[in-house]
Amino acid sequence: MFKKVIIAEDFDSINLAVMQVLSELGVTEIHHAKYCDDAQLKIKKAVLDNEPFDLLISDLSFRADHRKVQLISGDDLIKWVREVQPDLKIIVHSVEDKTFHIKSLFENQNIDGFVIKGRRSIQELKTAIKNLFQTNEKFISPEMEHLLQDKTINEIDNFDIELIKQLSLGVPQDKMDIKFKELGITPSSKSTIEKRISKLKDYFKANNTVHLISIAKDLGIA
Amino acid sequence: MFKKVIIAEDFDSINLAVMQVLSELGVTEIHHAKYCDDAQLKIKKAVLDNEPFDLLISDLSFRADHRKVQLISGDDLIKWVREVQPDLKIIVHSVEDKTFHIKSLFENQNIDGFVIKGRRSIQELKTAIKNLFQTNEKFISPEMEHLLQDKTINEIDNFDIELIKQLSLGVPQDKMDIKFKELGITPSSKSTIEKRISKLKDYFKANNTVHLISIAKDLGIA
DNA sequence: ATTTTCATTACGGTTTCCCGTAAGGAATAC
DNA sequence: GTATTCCTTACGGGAAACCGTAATGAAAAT
Repeated sequence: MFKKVIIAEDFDSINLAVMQVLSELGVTEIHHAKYCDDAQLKIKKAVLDNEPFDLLISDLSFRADHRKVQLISGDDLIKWVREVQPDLKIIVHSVEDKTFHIKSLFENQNIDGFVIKGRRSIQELKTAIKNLFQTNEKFISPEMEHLLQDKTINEIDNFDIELIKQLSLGVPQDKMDIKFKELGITPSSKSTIEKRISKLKDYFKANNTVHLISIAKDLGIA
Repeated sequence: MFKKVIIAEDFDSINLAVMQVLSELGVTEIHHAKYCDDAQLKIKKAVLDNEPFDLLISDLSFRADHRKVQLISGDDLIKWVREVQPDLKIIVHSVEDKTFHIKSLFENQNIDGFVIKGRRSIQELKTAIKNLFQTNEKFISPEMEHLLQDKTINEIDNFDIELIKQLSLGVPQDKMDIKFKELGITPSSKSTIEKRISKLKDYFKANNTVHLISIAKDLGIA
């Protein structure tokens, strides 16, 4: 079994439960952090000490509070991990159910598992860890598996996402060309932007731009 | 201490932690349900058996799955409880941080406490339960307290909310008068609707309607 | 080298949205 | 009973968004 594991999770109750799972599986050295920054510190130190972690179990969203932090989300943490310790196994444990987001984690960050917080997460977590250790097999919660088949996500690219994001921040379509030039994004003509928005409206069956942004927000884009 | 307590919570890990808290506090009869419908059933039976629950600790959002359910959210459950057992003490335990929502629970459903899921929820839950039992005092997570001071919420009414909702569903401003007439909402003139939207944009410092809906979605209105 | 394809850009006409001004009407104040 | 206030409604000009068509240019195919 994995020897040295770290949990990044802000909810104390879930932290407790996950530690219990690890302990039952026979993990001997269990660390945990309630902030991504703390997890970062521990992972960094472990690497320097030549006693790196074998597995990271990380949440994605961390509630912001009084404390100033560098890494505000699990995504930030994972991205950083991939730079300093690319071979660290990572299982994401989150409530996140946005296809777009999960898919990107597997494809861009090469995570090793995704367990959705829910009615069976304890059991699923156990399975995920065991399978990963024994056969190096990636795990995804059964409930989520079918979502990855969804093709919607493949057909909208970073340009579209940036567009949606800027719209949702209040940049009017009319001024979007200027904004995009500022951001150094091409193409940036009014015409292209108009066409893309129109394409997105088709895609998401939105009646108008307001509707589009509402849908995009529900999907977790923006 | 409370004798008979029920937990409505879908995450198994949190369920576990809350049960542990109750047990430490000396609660003798602890029940739990992963679906609102199950909680409803148990509460109903307890009332009929003349052995009603003393306290309900309920989550707000329950993940939808294969199972068909009547009550889809904690809000539904609480609303129902207030009809059949108005004196049941209720502590809400949720990640919800939308002022609007929490405020409405205290004002309209007369809940007895709100503990936000977070880094200190176990401790807060203990305090909430103890205080409630000993002094009948309402509890709200310190982190959330200041939010209730926020006046924003008081100044937007049901008309505004319906307006935002319809906009986010894709009804164009121009056709909103027709929609409102259909829904039997007055006033309904184009002009008034225009003015209200404009007021809302002022209020939320939105550049345009798209921006407004984006903000409203973030606040959990709509 | 030429053609085809495709993405980008440009532009004009129409609709929708935005904003100020003002008229009508009901409730409250004087 | 008249005045004041506040909400609702109406309208008109200007801005933004929408939609179709077409020109431009670069990459790919032949």
